[in-house]
Amino acid sequence: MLYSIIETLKKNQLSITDSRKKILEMFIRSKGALAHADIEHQSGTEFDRVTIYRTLQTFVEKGIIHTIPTADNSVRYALCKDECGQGQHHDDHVHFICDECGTTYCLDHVTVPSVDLPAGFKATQTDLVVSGKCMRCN
Amino acid sequence: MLYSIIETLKKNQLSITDSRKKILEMFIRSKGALAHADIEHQSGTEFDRVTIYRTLQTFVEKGIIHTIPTADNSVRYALCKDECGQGQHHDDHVHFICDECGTTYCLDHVTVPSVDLPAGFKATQTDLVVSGKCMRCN
DNA sequence: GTAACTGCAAAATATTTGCATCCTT
DNA sequence: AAGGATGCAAATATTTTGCAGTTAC
Repeated sequence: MLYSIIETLKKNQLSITDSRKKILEMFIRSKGALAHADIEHQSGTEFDRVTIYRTLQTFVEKGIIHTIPTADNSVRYALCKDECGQGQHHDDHVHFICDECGTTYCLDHVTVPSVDLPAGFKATQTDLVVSGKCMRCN
Repeated sequence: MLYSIIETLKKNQLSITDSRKKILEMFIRSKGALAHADIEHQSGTEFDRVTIYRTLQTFVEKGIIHTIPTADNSVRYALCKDECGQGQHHDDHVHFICDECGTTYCLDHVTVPSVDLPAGFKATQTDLVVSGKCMRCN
């Protein structure tokens, strides 16, 4: 686990720092998605808000995590699949947001059906966001 | 056109005010979605920022417009279909966001394929957000 | 006339930037 | 040692709230 964290950082030419290790670990541990506030609270006063902003931004740029489109437009992040790399996101999976408890799930097993776009439109990414009640709240 | 604007407001028990008429008209005219900033700029100094915030919020509550989930988590709104009412949104259509020009299209004709969720999950809303290059930028 | 709506001021919140210091390599 | 990362302070941007004045009905 620790190994894969460091491996991931190295693979992306990022120096191994406490905040990066800790934040990446939080994503790996978490089944769902995390918002800036989640990270801030879970890590206590350990890191500066700004460091969290910068770390998240770096991770997104490197293709380690991605932002999740949400109906309420809160900013959430989740781990990318392995195929993602710098500037190349391929996260065409389904996200489920529970209206009740707010948890965001990445449903990796559910595939996004392909969509027929009107002529002239070219898709590079498809996000399917489902909201409703999750397993635990149902 | 003006008629339908006033009709819509009346139908939702909202008093007919300049800002509501103007902002609703902007949505009807616009093919795509609008962000707070779009409305602020297009309307010039006509309305206060706060009025725009409140008007948008009211429209969302009444089911006149809805927020669009976007990958970059910018807050955008688009007209709802007629079936939407207070607290009852049914906007299961596809949104397309152009990475080039930023325009957001509501692809009403494209239907959202149904998704098989894991056991215990119940969907109330499905948003399909496609990003890429639009007709004009391709 | 009354309730609802708007504009202004200000508070609260969220995000970005600059710079000095510290840490990783 | 050098470049990159962090923390702090502060600047910006965004959103919310309170209240007095105005407008719709």
